[in-house]
Amino acid sequence: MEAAVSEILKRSQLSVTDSRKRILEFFHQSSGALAHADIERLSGEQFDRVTIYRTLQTFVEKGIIHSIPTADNSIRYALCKDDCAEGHHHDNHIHFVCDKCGTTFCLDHVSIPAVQLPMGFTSSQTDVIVSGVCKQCNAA
Amino acid sequence: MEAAVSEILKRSQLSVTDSRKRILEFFHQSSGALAHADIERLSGEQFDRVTIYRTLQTFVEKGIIHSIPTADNSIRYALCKDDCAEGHHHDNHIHFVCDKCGTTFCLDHVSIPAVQLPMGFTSSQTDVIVSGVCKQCNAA
DNA sequence: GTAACTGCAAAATATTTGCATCCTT
DNA sequence: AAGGATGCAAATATTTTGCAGTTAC
Repeated sequence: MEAAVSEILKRSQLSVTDSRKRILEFFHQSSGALAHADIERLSGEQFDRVTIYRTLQTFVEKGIIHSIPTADNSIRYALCKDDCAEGHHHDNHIHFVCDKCGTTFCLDHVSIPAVQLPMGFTSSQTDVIVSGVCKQCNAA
Repeated sequence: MEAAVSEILKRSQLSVTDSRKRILEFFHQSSGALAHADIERLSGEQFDRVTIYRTLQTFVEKGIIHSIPTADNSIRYALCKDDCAEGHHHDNHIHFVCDKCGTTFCLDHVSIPAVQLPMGFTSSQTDVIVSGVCKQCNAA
């Protein structure tokens, strides 16, 4: 893990720093997507808020993570797949937001349905956000 | 128009006030979704910011409008269809965000593809956000 | 007349920017 | 050593809350 995240940072030509490693590890360890607040909590207020802002922004620019649309004004981020190059996201899997526990899951194994756009429209990315109740909360 | 928006407000048991009428008209006149900032601009700073916040919140609660997930931290709202009751949204059409002009369209005539969820997951709503270039910007 | 709505002020939160210091390379 | 990254402080921006005055019904 330790080595893996360093590799990713190097590949993106970023200096390997403590905060970047930690934050990247959070994403690898998390089953779902993370918001700024989640990272603050996970890090135990170890990092400055500003550092988190800047780190997330850098990761997005480098194509390491991407932002997920949400309806509640809290941007969430998730790891990009390998085929996300800098500035080019092919993030065509589905996101599931649990109304009960608030967790955002990335459903990698669910294929995205094709969408038929009206004449004249061209698409570069499709996001699908399904809200509902997740497995854990349904069992409880 | 004037009469129509008043009707909608009455139906939702809301007092018919100036700001509510104006804001509701904006939604009816707009082809796309509106963010808080759009409404401020459209109203020419006529209303207090707070009034806009509260009006939008009230409209969402009453099922008149709904919020659309966006990746850029700016909540956008759009009119609900008739079958949106209070607290119950069946907003299963597709939203298209133009990367060029930033407009959000509601593509009513595009059907939403069914999504096959993993075992244990239940869904209450599906949002599809397609990003790309809209008809107008493609033509330009 | 009463309940509900608005506007103002202010508090609470969230985000951005500048700069000095520290760390990575 | 040099460039980049971080942390602190402060400037902005955003959202929420309380309350007094006004308006709709």
